[in-house]
Amino acid sequence: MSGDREGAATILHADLDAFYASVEQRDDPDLRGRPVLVGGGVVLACSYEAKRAGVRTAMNGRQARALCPDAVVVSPRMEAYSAASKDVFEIFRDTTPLVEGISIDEAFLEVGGLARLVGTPRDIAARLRGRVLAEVGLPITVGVARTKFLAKVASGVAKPDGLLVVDPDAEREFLHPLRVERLWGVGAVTAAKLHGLGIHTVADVADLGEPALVSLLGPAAGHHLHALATFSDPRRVTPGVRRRSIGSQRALGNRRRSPAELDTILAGIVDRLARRLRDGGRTCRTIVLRLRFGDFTRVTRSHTLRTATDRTAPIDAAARELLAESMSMILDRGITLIGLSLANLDREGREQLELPLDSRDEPATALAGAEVERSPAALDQALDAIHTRFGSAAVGRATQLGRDPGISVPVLPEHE
DNA sequence: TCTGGGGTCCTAGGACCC
DNA sequence: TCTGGGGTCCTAGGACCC
Repeated sequence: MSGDREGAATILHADLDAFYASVEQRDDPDLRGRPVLVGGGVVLACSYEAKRAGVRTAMNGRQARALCPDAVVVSPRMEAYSAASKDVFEIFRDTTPLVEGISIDEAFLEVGGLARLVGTPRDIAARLRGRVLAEVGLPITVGVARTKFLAKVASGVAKPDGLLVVDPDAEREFLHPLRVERLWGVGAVTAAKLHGLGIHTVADVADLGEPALVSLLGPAAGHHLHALATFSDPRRVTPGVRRRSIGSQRALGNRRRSPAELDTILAGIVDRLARRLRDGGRTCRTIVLRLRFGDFTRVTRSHTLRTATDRTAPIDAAARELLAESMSMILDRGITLIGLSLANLDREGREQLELPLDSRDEPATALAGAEVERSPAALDQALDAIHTRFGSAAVGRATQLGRDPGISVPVLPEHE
């Protein structure tokens, strides 16, 4: 039994049901009680009426309409979903300050500290569900458990419009009979590998043991799965997790596209992303070009800038360069999707870039040789020299080594 | 099953450093 | 000079999630 495990069930996983489709049904009474598909080409979301007919998220639209001929197809209204999400998250944060958003329609809430003031976690979850329905008009399912993973599995099992508390004493009976697909991180590929070994339930995974899982799936995935199957999930609810990357992409269909046309599309994507970057007060250093071809193969090409930026021009230049490098593949295979991601995000503004003076480190030697003073211009020049001589990796190293005693120079943000 | 758009994390190799 | 362990950064690809 699991009764000796520490801690109480104080983590809530709150998950809006069929989110986009529920917003559509809320805003248009004609859609209530009917199967609704959001998105025509591919199903972005579908109501539970459509799910009962076998429709699934990410299913191709033609197939979905064949399964569910009565379905009403509506175009996505992202602004409405963002607004609804914001309203729901306000209720989350009004419930507890410890809210960790996972996506537009999902969050973890830690309510352990609230118990004496406002009741048990079950009471808090029930009240939360009531408020979201009354104040925003949307159904929401809540799972309550001792760990994040169990809370998430609980909400998945309780869907739709449900509430399920997993008592710490009943964790094994709850989790072990479930199929491996319920484990966070088990998708089609991993499930197929596990099924190949006759592993179908979470109990089977726990029985297999960590070494076997690691040799089958690699160290990270193996350890992760073993931990989940054996109830070890020490992750706390941490509010305010920062984005690691932002991206945008466009499917192009099968039509042939000229290089000039691609250039224009890419420029539009760069413009949108750079604006989002500035709006969020972030900078990026790595630009990743994503391409998908007529045969559905995919590639990525990336470039890391010498210094972080939020300006359109350097991002655009890097993106164009990556596209130019990929042009022969595009002409060979035909392009069906183009996308760009900005990664290595950081906060914009007056960063402290610390640089070492260790003479055994070559980039640092170059820095010392450049007689860096405490001025942004001199630093810029030195970094330029490092970049030319040693490449972008050396710049990253020089920055990283700066944790050792060295010099510290304020870097002024670049302006448009 | 002929396929959206937004993300996260992991792996692996080359280059380099202590 | 050689050898080795440990670690980071960059790049490319892959699995997974909503």
